[in-house]
Amino acid sequence: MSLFGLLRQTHIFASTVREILETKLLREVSDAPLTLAQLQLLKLMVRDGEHHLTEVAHFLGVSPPAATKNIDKLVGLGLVHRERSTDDRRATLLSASPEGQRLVEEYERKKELLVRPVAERFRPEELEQLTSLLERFAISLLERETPESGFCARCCGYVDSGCPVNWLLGDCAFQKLRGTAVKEKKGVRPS
Amino acid sequence: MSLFGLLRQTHIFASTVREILETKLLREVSDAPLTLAQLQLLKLMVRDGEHHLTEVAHFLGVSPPAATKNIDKLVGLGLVHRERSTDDRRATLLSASPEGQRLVEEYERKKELLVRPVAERFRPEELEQLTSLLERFAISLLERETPESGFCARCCGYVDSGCPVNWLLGDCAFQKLRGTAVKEKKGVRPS
DNA sequence: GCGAATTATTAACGCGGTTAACCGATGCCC
DNA sequence: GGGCATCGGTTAACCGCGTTAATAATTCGC
Repeated sequence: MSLFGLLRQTHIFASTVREILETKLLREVSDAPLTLAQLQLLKLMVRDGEHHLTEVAHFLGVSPPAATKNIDKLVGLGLVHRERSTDDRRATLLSASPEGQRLVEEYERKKELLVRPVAERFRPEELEQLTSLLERFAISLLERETPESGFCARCCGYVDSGCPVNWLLGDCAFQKLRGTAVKEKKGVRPS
Repeated sequence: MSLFGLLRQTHIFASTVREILETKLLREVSDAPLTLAQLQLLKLMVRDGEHHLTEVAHFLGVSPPAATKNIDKLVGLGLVHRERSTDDRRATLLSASPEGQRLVEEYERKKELLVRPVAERFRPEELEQLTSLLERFAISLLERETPESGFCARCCGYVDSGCPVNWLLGDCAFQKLRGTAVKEKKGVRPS
Protein backbone atom coordinates (compact mmCIF):
# COMPACT_ATOMS: atom_id res chain seq x y z
CA MET A 1 0.00 0.00 0.00
CA SER A 2 1.22 3.47 -0.86
CA LEU A 3 1.74 5.87 1.99
CA PHE A 4 2.19 8.87 -0.26
CA GLY A 5 -1.18 10.50 0.41
CA LEU A 6 -0.85 10.01 4.14
CA LEU A 7 2.70 11.36 4.25
CA ARG A 8 1.65 14.32 2.17
CA GLN A 9 -1.33 15.27 4.30
CA THR A 10 0.61 14.64 7.48
CA HIS A 11 3.25 17.13 6.43
CA ILE A 12 0.78 19.73 5.20
CA PHE A 13 -1.37 19.43 8.31
CA ALA A 14 1.62 19.79 10.63
CA SER A 15 3.00 22.77 8.69
CA THR A 16 -0.36 24.49 8.54
CA VAL A 17 -1.09 24.03 12.22
CA ARG A 18 2.32 25.31 13.20
CA GLU A 19 2.27 28.24 10.83
CA ILE A 20 -1.31 29.44 11.08
CA LEU A 21 -2.52 28.16 14.42
CA GLU A 22 0.67 28.83 16.33
CA THR A 23 3.27 31.15 14.78
CA LYS A 24 0.86 33.55 13.11
CA LEU A 25 -1.51 33.67 16.06
CA LEU A 26 1.37 34.38 18.40
CA ARG A 27 2.44 37.36 16.32
CA GLU A 28 -1.07 38.70 16.57
CA VAL A 29 -1.27 38.63 20.36
CA SER A 30 2.21 39.86 21.12
CA ASP A 31 3.80 43.19 20.24
CA ALA A 32 7.27 41.86 20.87
CA PRO A 33 8.27 39.06 18.52
CA LEU A 34 8.11 36.03 20.78
CA THR A 35 9.21 32.59 19.63
CA LEU A 36 7.01 29.54 20.02
CA ALA A 37 9.42 28.30 22.67
CA GLN A 38 8.87 31.46 24.66
CA LEU A 39 5.12 31.07 24.41
CA GLN A 40 5.38 27.49 25.61
CA LEU A 41 7.43 28.72 28.54
CA LEU A 42 4.76 31.24 29.40
CA LYS A 43 2.09 28.58 29.16
CA LEU A 44 4.09 26.37 31.45
CA MET A 45 4.37 29.08 34.05
CA VAL A 46 0.80 30.24 33.73
CA ARG A 47 -0.26 26.69 34.33
CA ASP A 48 1.63 25.90 37.47
CA GLY A 49 3.41 28.48 39.46
CA GLU A 50 7.07 28.63 40.21
CA HIS A 51 9.89 26.97 38.36
CA HIS A 52 13.67 26.86 38.50
CA LEU A 53 15.80 27.71 35.53
CA THR A 54 17.12 24.18 35.17
CA GLU A 55 13.58 22.88 34.89
CA VAL A 56 12.84 25.45 32.23
CA ALA A 57 15.93 24.45 30.25
CA HIS A 58 14.94 20.81 30.43
CA PHE A 59 11.38 21.62 29.44
CA LEU A 60 12.50 23.48 26.34
CA GLY A 61 15.18 20.94 25.57
CA VAL A 62 17.93 23.56 25.49
CA SER A 63 21.03 24.39 27.53
CA PRO A 64 20.79 26.46 30.72
CA PRO A 65 22.38 29.54 29.11
CA ALA A 66 19.78 29.43 26.33
CA ALA A 67 17.03 29.15 28.93
CA THR A 68 18.51 32.12 30.78
CA LYS A 69 18.35 34.20 27.61
CA ASN A 70 14.73 33.29 27.01
CA ILE A 71 13.83 34.16 30.58
CA ASP A 72 15.83 37.40 30.37
CA LYS A 73 13.71 38.41 27.42
CA LEU A 74 10.41 37.49 29.04
CA VAL A 75 11.42 39.28 32.23
CA GLY A 76 12.44 42.32 30.21
CA LEU A 77 9.02 42.34 28.57
CA GLY A 78 7.35 42.15 31.96
CA LEU A 79 5.77 38.81 31.16
CA VAL A 80 7.65 36.80 33.77
CA HIS A 81 8.63 37.49 37.34
CA ARG A 82 12.03 36.32 38.57
CA GLU A 83 13.22 36.28 42.17
CA ARG A 84 15.82 34.56 44.27
CA SER A 85 14.62 31.59 46.27
CA THR A 86 14.90 32.04 50.02
CA ASP A 87 15.54 28.45 51.05
CA ASP A 88 18.16 27.86 48.35
CA ARG A 89 19.70 31.21 47.55
CA ARG A 90 21.36 29.88 44.39
CA ALA A 91 18.03 29.12 42.78
CA THR A 92 15.63 31.46 41.03
CA LEU A 93 11.86 31.32 41.22
CA LEU A 94 10.14 31.99 37.93
CA SER A 95 6.46 32.72 37.52
CA ALA A 96 4.19 34.38 34.98
CA SER A 97 3.26 37.99 35.63
CA PRO A 98 -0.35 39.14 35.22
CA GLU A 99 0.58 40.45 31.76
CA GLY A 100 2.10 37.11 30.88
CA GLN A 101 -1.06 35.39 31.99
CA ARG A 102 -3.16 37.78 29.94
CA LEU A 103 -1.07 37.11 26.86
CA VAL A 104 -1.54 33.36 27.16
CA GLU A 105 -5.27 33.73 27.75
CA GLU A 106 -5.58 35.98 24.73
CA TYR A 107 -3.67 33.46 22.64
CA GLU A 108 -5.94 30.63 23.74
CA ARG A 109 -9.01 32.73 23.11
CA LYS A 110 -7.97 33.64 19.57
CA LYS A 111 -6.96 30.10 18.83
CA GLU A 112 -10.38 28.84 19.77
CA LEU A 113 -11.95 31.63 17.74
CA LEU A 114 -9.96 30.49 14.74
CA VAL A 115 -10.60 26.78 15.13
CA ARG A 116 -14.29 26.88 16.00
CA PRO A 117 -15.52 27.76 12.49
CA VAL A 118 -13.19 25.10 11.13
CA ALA A 119 -14.59 22.55 13.53
CA GLU A 120 -18.13 23.48 12.60
CA ARG A 121 -17.54 22.17 9.12
CA PHE A 122 -17.20 18.69 10.58
CA ARG A 123 -19.88 16.52 12.07
CA PRO A 124 -19.41 15.85 15.80
CA GLU A 125 -18.53 12.21 15.20
CA GLU A 126 -15.98 13.28 12.61
CA LEU A 127 -14.30 15.56 15.12
CA GLU A 128 -14.14 12.71 17.60
CA GLN A 129 -12.67 10.48 14.92
CA LEU A 130 -10.09 13.07 14.01
CA THR A 131 -9.10 13.66 17.62
CA SER A 132 -8.84 9.95 18.25
CA LEU A 133 -6.88 9.23 15.06
CA LEU A 134 -4.46 12.09 15.74
CA GLU A 135 -3.86 10.72 19.20
CA ARG A 136 -3.35 7.15 18.05
CA PHE A 137 -0.96 8.22 15.31
CA ALA A 138 1.12 10.45 17.58
CA ILE A 139 1.29 7.82 20.28
CA SER A 140 2.31 5.17 17.83
CA LEU A 141 5.13 7.40 16.61
CA LEU A 142 6.20 8.23 20.15
CA GLU A 143 6.18 4.61 21.29
CA ARG A 144 9.06 3.93 18.96
CA GLU A 145 11.15 6.57 20.64
CA THR A 146 13.58 5.55 23.31
CA PRO A 147 13.19 7.59 26.47
CA GLU A 148 16.78 8.71 25.97
CA SER A 149 15.81 10.69 22.90
CA GLY A 150 14.29 13.15 25.28
CA PHE A 151 11.53 14.24 23.01
CA CYS A 152 8.85 16.32 24.64
CA ALA A 153 5.79 17.53 22.76
CA ARG A 154 5.51 20.37 25.26
CA CYS A 155 1.85 19.60 25.63
CA CYS A 156 1.92 22.20 28.36
CA GLY A 157 -1.39 23.91 28.44
CA TYR A 158 -3.05 20.87 27.04
CA VAL A 159 -2.36 18.62 29.94
CA ASP A 160 -4.89 15.93 30.53
CA SER A 161 -4.00 13.40 33.19
CA GLY A 162 -5.86 10.69 31.31
CA CYS A 163 -3.91 11.19 28.11
CA PRO A 164 -1.58 8.39 27.07
CA VAL A 165 1.00 10.80 25.76
CA ASN A 166 1.48 11.94 29.30
CA TRP A 167 2.46 8.58 30.67
CA LEU A 168 4.03 7.18 27.55
CA LEU A 169 7.35 8.97 27.67
CA GLY A 170 9.14 8.09 30.84
CA ASP A 171 11.29 11.14 30.76
CA CYS A 172 8.78 13.71 29.63
CA ALA A 173 10.27 16.93 30.92
CA PHE A 174 6.90 18.29 31.71
CA GLN A 175 6.02 15.29 33.81
CA LYS A 176 9.23 15.64 35.76
CA LEU A 177 8.57 19.27 36.31
CA ARG A 178 5.20 18.56 37.73
CA GLY A 179 6.61 16.03 40.13
CA THR A 180 4.50 13.33 38.59
CA ALA A 181 7.28 11.33 37.03
CA VAL A 182 5.97 8.25 35.34
CA LYS A 183 9.18 6.40 34.66
CA GLU A 184 8.01 3.29 36.41
CA LYS A 185 4.71 3.36 34.60
CA LYS A 186 6.16 3.68 31.12
CA GLY A 187 4.12 1.81 28.60
CA VAL A 188 1.60 0.64 31.14
CA ARG A 189 -1.78 2.23 30.72
CA PRO A 190 -3.28 3.18 34.06
CA SER A 191 -6.51 1.32 34.61
CA MET B 1 -18.88 22.03 22.46
CA SER B 2 -15.42 22.00 23.96
CA LEU B 3 -12.54 22.07 21.56
CA PHE B 4 -9.97 21.26 24.21
CA GLY B 5 -9.34 17.68 23.18
CA LEU B 6 -9.06 18.58 19.54
CA LEU B 7 -6.71 21.51 20.19
CA ARG B 8 -4.59 19.34 22.40
CA GLN B 9 -4.23 16.48 19.93
CA THR B 10 -3.71 18.89 17.07
CA HIS B 11 -0.76 20.45 18.83
CA ILE B 12 0.74 17.16 19.94
CA PHE B 13 0.35 15.61 16.50
CA ALA B 14 1.97 18.59 14.77
CA SER B 15 4.85 18.71 17.27
CA THR B 16 5.44 14.98 17.07
CA VAL B 17 5.41 14.89 13.30
CA ARG B 18 7.79 17.81 13.06
CA GLU B 19 10.13 16.54 15.71
CA ILE B 20 10.25 12.82 15.02
CA LEU B 21 9.23 12.50 11.40
CA GLU B 22 11.14 15.51 10.13
CA THR B 23 13.84 17.03 12.36
CA LYS B 24 15.10 13.81 13.88
CA LEU B 25 15.00 11.89 10.62
CA LEU B 26 16.91 14.66 8.88
CA ARG B 27 19.69 14.47 11.45
CA GLU B 28 19.93 10.76 10.77
CA VAL B 29 20.43 11.07 7.04
CA SER B 30 22.76 14.05 7.01
CA ASP B 31 26.22 14.36 8.52
CA ALA B 32 26.09 18.14 8.32
CA PRO B 33 23.37 19.67 10.46
CA LEU B 34 20.83 20.76 7.86
CA THR B 35 17.74 22.72 8.78
CA LEU B 36 14.28 21.69 7.67
CA ALA B 37 14.25 24.68 5.33
CA GLN B 38 17.39 23.39 3.65
CA LEU B 39 15.87 19.95 3.23
CA GLN B 40 12.77 21.49 1.69
CA LEU B 41 15.00 23.39 -0.69
CA LEU B 42 16.72 20.20 -1.69
CA LYS B 43 13.40 18.48 -2.20
CA LEU B 44 12.27 21.36 -4.36
CA MET B 45 15.33 21.09 -6.55
CA VAL B 46 15.32 17.32 -6.70
CA ARG B 47 11.75 17.50 -7.87
CA ASP B 48 12.07 19.92 -10.72
CA GLY B 49 15.33 21.06 -12.09
CA GLU B 50 16.68 24.54 -12.17
CA HIS B 51 15.65 27.48 -10.07
CA HIS B 52 16.67 31.08 -9.58
CA LEU B 53 17.61 32.48 -6.23
CA THR B 54 14.60 34.77 -6.05
CA GLU B 55 12.31 31.80 -6.50
CA VAL B 56 14.09 29.97 -3.74
CA ALA B 57 13.74 32.94 -1.41
CA HIS B 58 10.03 33.19 -2.14
CA PHE B 59 9.61 29.46 -1.69
CA LEU B 60 11.21 29.55 1.74
CA GLY B 61 9.48 32.77 2.65
CA VAL B 62 12.75 34.53 3.51
CA SER B 63 14.76 37.42 2.11
CA PRO B 64 17.12 36.94 -0.83
CA PRO B 65 20.25 37.26 1.33
CA ALA B 66 18.96 34.52 3.63
CA ALA B 67 18.30 32.33 0.61
CA THR B 68 21.81 33.02 -0.64
CA LYS B 69 23.24 31.83 2.66
CA ASN B 70 21.23 28.62 2.57
CA ILE B 71 22.33 27.95 -0.97
CA ASP B 72 25.94 28.79 -0.09
CA LYS B 73 25.81 26.10 2.57
CA LEU B 74 24.22 23.48 0.33
CA VAL B 75 26.72 24.27 -2.43
CA GLY B 76 29.55 24.03 0.09
CA LEU B 77 28.30 20.59 1.10
CA GLY B 78 28.17 19.51 -2.51
CA LEU B 79 24.43 18.96 -2.37
CA VAL B 80 23.52 21.70 -4.84
CA HIS B 81 25.01 22.83 -8.11
CA ARG B 82 25.11 26.56 -8.88
CA GLU B 83 25.98 28.16 -12.19
CA ARG B 84 25.44 31.40 -14.01
CA SER B 85 22.60 31.45 -16.48
CA THR B 86 23.68 32.07 -20.07
CA ASP B 87 20.62 33.90 -21.33
CA ASP B 88 20.43 36.23 -18.30
CA ARG B 89 23.91 36.55 -16.91
CA ARG B 90 22.65 38.14 -13.69
CA ALA B 91 20.73 35.03 -12.74
CA THR B 92 21.96 31.79 -11.20
CA LEU B 93 20.77 28.32 -12.05
CA LEU B 94 20.38 26.07 -9.03
CA SER B 95 19.91 22.33 -9.17
CA ALA B 96 20.42 19.35 -6.87
CA SER B 97 23.65 17.42 -7.26
CA PRO B 98 23.58 13.61 -7.34
CA GLU B 99 24.55 13.64 -3.65
CA GLY B 100 21.70 16.03 -2.91
CA GLN B 101 19.35 13.73 -4.71
CA ARG B 102 20.64 10.75 -2.79
CA LEU B 103 20.12 12.53 0.50
CA VAL B 104 16.51 13.32 -0.29
CA GLU B 105 15.86 9.77 -1.46
CA GLU B 106 17.39 8.40 1.71
CA TYR B 107 15.26 10.73 3.78
CA GLU B 108 12.08 9.62 2.00
CA ARG B 109 13.05 6.00 2.34
CA LYS B 110 13.64 6.27 6.08
CA LYS B 111 10.48 8.24 6.56
CA GLU B 112 8.44 5.54 4.93
CA LEU B 113 10.27 2.93 6.98
CA LEU B 114 9.29 4.80 10.11
CA VAL B 115 5.67 5.41 9.18
CA ARG B 116 4.82 2.02 7.73
CA PRO B 117 4.69 0.16 11.06
CA VAL B 118 2.67 3.03 12.47
CA ALA B 119 0.24 2.81 9.56
CA GLU B 120 -0.07 -0.92 10.00
CA ARG B 121 -1.71 -0.38 13.34
CA PHE B 122 -4.64 1.22 11.55
CA ARG B 123 -7.23 -0.42 9.37
CA PRO B 124 -7.08 0.68 5.72
CA GLU B 125 -10.34 2.59 6.00
CA GLU B 126 -9.03 4.35 9.11
CA LEU B 127 -5.98 5.50 7.20
CA GLU B 128 -8.18 6.85 4.46
CA GLN B 129 -10.31 8.62 7.05
CA LEU B 130 -7.26 10.12 8.70
CA THR B 131 -5.81 11.30 5.40
CA SER B 132 -9.11 12.80 4.38
CA LEU B 133 -9.73 14.47 7.74
CA LEU B 134 -6.22 15.93 7.83
CA GLU B 135 -6.75 17.34 4.37
CA ARG B 136 -10.14 18.84 5.14
CA PHE B 137 -8.92 20.40 8.36
CA ALA B 138 -5.82 21.91 6.76
CA ILE B 139 -7.78 23.24 3.82
CA SER B 140 -10.39 24.74 6.09
CA LEU B 141 -7.65 26.54 8.02
CA LEU B 142 -5.97 27.71 4.83
CA GLU B 143 -9.18 28.98 3.28
CA ARG B 144 -9.38 31.61 5.97
CA GLU B 145 -5.99 32.95 5.00
CA THR B 146 -5.80 35.91 2.70
CA PRO B 147 -3.49 35.30 -0.24
CA GLU B 148 -1.45 38.25 1.01
CA SER B 149 -0.39 36.32 4.09
CA GLY B 150 1.89 34.41 1.79
CA PHE B 151 1.72 31.17 3.67
CA CYS B 152 3.15 28.18 1.87
CA ALA B 153 3.05 24.69 3.32
CA ARG B 154 6.07 23.83 1.21
CA CYS B 155 4.32 20.69 0.15
CA CYS B 156 7.21 20.28 -2.24
CA GLY B 157 7.89 16.63 -2.66
CA TYR B 158 4.30 15.85 -1.94
CA VAL B 159 2.89 17.58 -4.94
CA ASP B 160 -0.31 16.14 -6.29
CA SER B 161 -1.98 18.10 -9.02
CA GLY B 162 -5.39 16.97 -7.86
CA CYS B 163 -4.88 18.25 -4.32
CA PRO B 164 -7.01 21.21 -3.25
CA VAL B 165 -4.18 22.69 -1.23
CA ASN B 166 -2.40 23.22 -4.49
CA TRP B 167 -5.06 25.36 -6.05
CA LEU B 168 -6.41 26.91 -2.89
CA LEU B 169 -3.74 29.47 -2.23
CA GLY B 170 -3.56 31.87 -5.09
CA ASP B 171 -0.05 32.89 -4.30
CA CYS B 172 1.43 29.57 -3.31
CA ALA B 173 5.10 30.12 -3.91
CA PHE B 174 5.50 26.62 -5.11
CA GLN B 175 2.82 27.06 -7.70
CA LYS B 176 4.43 30.21 -8.97
CA LEU B 177 7.73 28.49 -9.16
CA ARG B 178 6.31 25.76 -11.27
CA GLY B 179 4.76 28.23 -13.67
CA THR B 180 1.33 26.93 -12.85
CA ALA B 181 0.01 29.98 -11.07
CA VAL B 182 -3.56 29.51 -10.03
CA LYS B 183 -4.48 33.01 -8.99
CA GLU B 184 -7.47 33.16 -11.29
CA LYS B 185 -8.65 29.77 -10.12
CA LYS B 186 -8.53 30.54 -6.42
CA GLY B 187 -11.30 28.80 -4.57
CA VAL B 188 -12.65 27.14 -7.62
CA ARG B 189 -12.22 23.42 -7.62
CA PRO B 190 -11.20 22.12 -11.02
CA SER B 191 -13.78 19.70 -12.31
C1' DG C 1 22.56 54.90 -25.42
C1' DC C 2 21.51 56.11 -20.97
C1' DG C 3 18.77 55.95 -16.75
C1' DA C 4 15.78 52.68 -14.30
C1' DA C 5 14.83 48.26 -12.84
C1' DT C 6 16.26 43.56 -11.79
C1' DT C 7 19.35 39.66 -9.85
C1' DA C 8 22.32 38.30 -6.68
C1' DT C 9 25.66 39.15 -3.31
C1' DT C 10 28.15 41.45 0.58
C1' DA C 11 28.20 44.04 5.03
C1' DA C 12 26.56 44.97 9.48
C1' DC C 13 23.64 43.68 12.81
C1' DG C 14 20.03 40.88 15.98
C1' DC C 15 18.53 36.80 18.16
C1' DG C 16 18.77 32.30 19.89
C1' DG C 17 21.52 28.28 20.11
C1' DT C 18 26.07 26.13 21.72
C1' DT C 19 30.34 25.18 25.02
C1' DA C 20 33.64 26.81 28.41
C1' DA C 21 34.55 29.39 32.33
C1' DC C 22 33.08 31.49 36.44
C1' DC C 23 30.74 32.69 41.04
C1' DG C 24 28.07 32.26 45.01
C1' DA C 25 25.63 28.88 47.81
C1' DT C 26 25.00 24.26 49.45
C1' DG C 27 26.24 19.98 51.28
C1' DC C 28 29.18 16.35 52.58
C1' DC C 29 32.78 14.25 55.21
C1' DC C 30 36.61 13.80 58.21
C1' DG D 1 33.57 23.30 61.85
C1' DG D 2 36.71 23.75 57.87
C1' DG D 3 37.72 22.29 53.42
C1' DC D 4 36.28 20.82 49.08
C1' DA D 5 33.24 18.90 45.61
C1' DT D 6 28.95 19.86 43.63
C1' DC D 7 25.08 22.51 42.23
C1' DG D 8 22.33 26.51 40.10
C1' DG D 9 22.70 30.28 37.36
C1' DT D 10 25.02 33.64 34.66
C1' DT D 11 28.58 35.52 31.59
C1' DA D 12 31.68 35.33 27.54
C1' DA D 13 32.81 33.93 23.03
C1' DC D 14 31.24 31.95 19.19
C1' DC D 15 28.05 30.09 15.35
C1' DG D 16 24.02 29.89 12.19
C1' DC D 17 20.27 31.92 10.20
C1' DG D 18 17.37 35.82 9.91
C1' DT D 19 17.00 40.90 8.88
C1' DT D 20 17.90 45.65 6.18
C1' DA D 21 20.96 48.63 3.53
C1' DA D 22 24.28 49.05 0.15
C1' DT D 23 26.78 47.34 -3.96
C1' DA D 24 27.92 45.10 -8.58
C1' DA D 25 26.60 43.45 -12.76
C1' DT D 26 23.30 42.88 -16.18
C1' DT D 27 19.09 43.77 -18.73
C1' DC D 28 15.14 46.62 -19.99
C1' DG D 29 12.68 50.57 -21.85
C1' DC D 30 12.24 55.02 -23.87
